[in-house]
Amino acid sequence: MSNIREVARRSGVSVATVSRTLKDPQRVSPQTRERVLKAVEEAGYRPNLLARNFSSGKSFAVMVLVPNIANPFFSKVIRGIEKAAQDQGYSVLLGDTKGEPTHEQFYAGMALTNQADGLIQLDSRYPFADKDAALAASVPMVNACERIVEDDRYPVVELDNSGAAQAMARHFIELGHRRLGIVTGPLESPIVRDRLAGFDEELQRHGLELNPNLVVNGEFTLSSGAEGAHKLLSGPIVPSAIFCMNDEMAIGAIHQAKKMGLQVPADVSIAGFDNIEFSQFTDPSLTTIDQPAETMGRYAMETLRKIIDGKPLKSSRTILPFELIARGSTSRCHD
Amino acid sequence: MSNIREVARRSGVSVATVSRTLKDPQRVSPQTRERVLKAVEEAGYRPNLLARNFSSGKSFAVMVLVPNIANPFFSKVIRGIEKAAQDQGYSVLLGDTKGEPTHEQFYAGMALTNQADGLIQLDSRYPFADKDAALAASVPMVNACERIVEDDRYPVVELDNSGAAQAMARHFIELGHRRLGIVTGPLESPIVRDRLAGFDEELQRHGLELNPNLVVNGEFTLSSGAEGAHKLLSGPIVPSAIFCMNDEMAIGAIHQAKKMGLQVPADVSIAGFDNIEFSQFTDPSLTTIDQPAETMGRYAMETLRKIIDGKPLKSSRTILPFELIARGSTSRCHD
DNA sequence: TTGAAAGCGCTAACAC
DNA sequence: GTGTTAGCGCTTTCAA
Repeated sequence: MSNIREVARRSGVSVATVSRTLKDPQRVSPQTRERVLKAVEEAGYRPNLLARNFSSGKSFAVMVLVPNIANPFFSKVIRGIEKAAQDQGYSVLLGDTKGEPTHEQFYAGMALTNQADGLIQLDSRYPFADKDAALAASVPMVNACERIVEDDRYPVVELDNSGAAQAMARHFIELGHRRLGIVTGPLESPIVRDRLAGFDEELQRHGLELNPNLVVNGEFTLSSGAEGAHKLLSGPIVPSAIFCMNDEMAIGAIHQAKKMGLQVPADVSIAGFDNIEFSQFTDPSLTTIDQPAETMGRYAMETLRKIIDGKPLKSSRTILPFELIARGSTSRCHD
Repeated sequence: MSNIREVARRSGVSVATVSRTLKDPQRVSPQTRERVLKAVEEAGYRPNLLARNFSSGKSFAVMVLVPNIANPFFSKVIRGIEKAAQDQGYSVLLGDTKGEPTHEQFYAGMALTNQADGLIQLDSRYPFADKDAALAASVPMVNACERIVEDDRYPVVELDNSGAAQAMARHFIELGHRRLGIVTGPLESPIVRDRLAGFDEELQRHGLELNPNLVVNGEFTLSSGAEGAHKLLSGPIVPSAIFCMNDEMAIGAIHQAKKMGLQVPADVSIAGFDNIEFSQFTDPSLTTIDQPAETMGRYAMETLRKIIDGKPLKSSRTILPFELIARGSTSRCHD
């Protein structure tokens, strides 16, 4: 591997000139530039970015903490992050945490050893270990799609989760449903609570209320959606409509409902959240809330970049709009 | 951020001793070790890995080129890569290429600027730009889940694709199917050709042959599966069974078949490939080929590591076993 | 067992 | 416009 000295030697200039030619060509004379570039070519020179980064004290990499990379919603968010990162000359380090604190701490720790200039946390936990908290205070971090529990020090890029849940409640109510079930995500998650609150709020606005027995806990997985539906549909009070807090759980729920001999939506309406691509291909296709996943990723990265560069943020909270997509899995209540 | 000099000063030893204490504690006396570790603690010192890596000339990162991160099969492969990478002290840089050469070249190029010590290519294209080929020759790379077209310089971790397709053909034949349709992946892909050949081979073994009119081209996406099924099911000869070369296309195909008023599997059997989690939750659940995705990722990373370290490989070709999972989407032919 | 010092490849301040 | 050089934080050889 040839280095900058080699190129300097070949072109008969100093290493500083080579460096300048590469970073800011305007600052060297055309003749010199040409000679240097020719030497670069001949030497097959590629700058050692490890050295450049070290020299500049930055890694130009960001660590993305994702609870579950197999979730297509997060895949889309990551795509958005990656595109924006590439535009800005950053690379993306992937940390699939499975929602486990030990993994989060491991990956978050990479920002403390200068392997990443900043963090994007897609989960709701403060990712650093307690013992690292002091050091971590100066690490640029943004939260996307979630909010870190009881910690408003970090900028957030999120959906209007409450509004989305309200819209979904309204959708059900307009279809005549009154016995509404919910399969939530993990209750530690602030956005799960937002959705729950929004849903409830809308019900109350219509003189209804959420029956606590019809709220079951899920984990954003296909199988937990199936389990949740099983609980709801075999309970003493059977809901006529079920709101699952992500599409995977909704797909699991539809599967389970059918397994129990019910028709969707004739016997029970089921809706999801996220609008992952699979949701168009279920039978029936899934009513859901569209989240602008890529945009969320992009905003998160752009926000993080500003923090890294010490630029001021217009706002520490970016709330993106949702869209309710009504498809075949919800219909008028047939009670 | 405190550095190694600060720790040296605090503990009254040289930076060399601090370095040794951290990398190989046995080589310093117990008393010194204790003092140094105490100073590390007090200073809140974390080694700057950017500097360490630069000094060692390695990034301890690998770049993973993935054609489509939203494909759950690849997510699982990446999980396997990441776990293995973590075990080996490596980090994972993500390069979502969308199958586009320009993206591949961009990300692959990062290995030429020392940002990655090696590459894992999950697609079938030689990822470097032509002009980089000379330099790239010394870049450690392994191919997983795919084989680079006409290039056997790189180790491969793959499935017994031909065997899997044979098994699927046998499955159909045993169920009495004779008019067999296929929705392939991109034909440039060697593994697609392997599967096609394997399928055909098995048919011939039973005195049958593949009707070229029943082979349509897909792109491993939900919508291309639906399109493929549409072509097949509306053609002059309608197959009684369709083999889709991944689960997403199969899910698209099932959706399309139902849309056209057909019952699956009563009117047409449909099978997939990969055994992604969604395949258990379709209606009917999907007959498919299970690929050990995480294991493939792990092996790829372990193999790459050996190349990076200059260790000999036992074999440059690792072929992993498949398993045919028969579910509800295939049944006896009802012609 | 420990310390002094060179060096990894690049950038940038400073001098000309 | 260009060159000289210090320095980024660490590892590692060489001496002691």
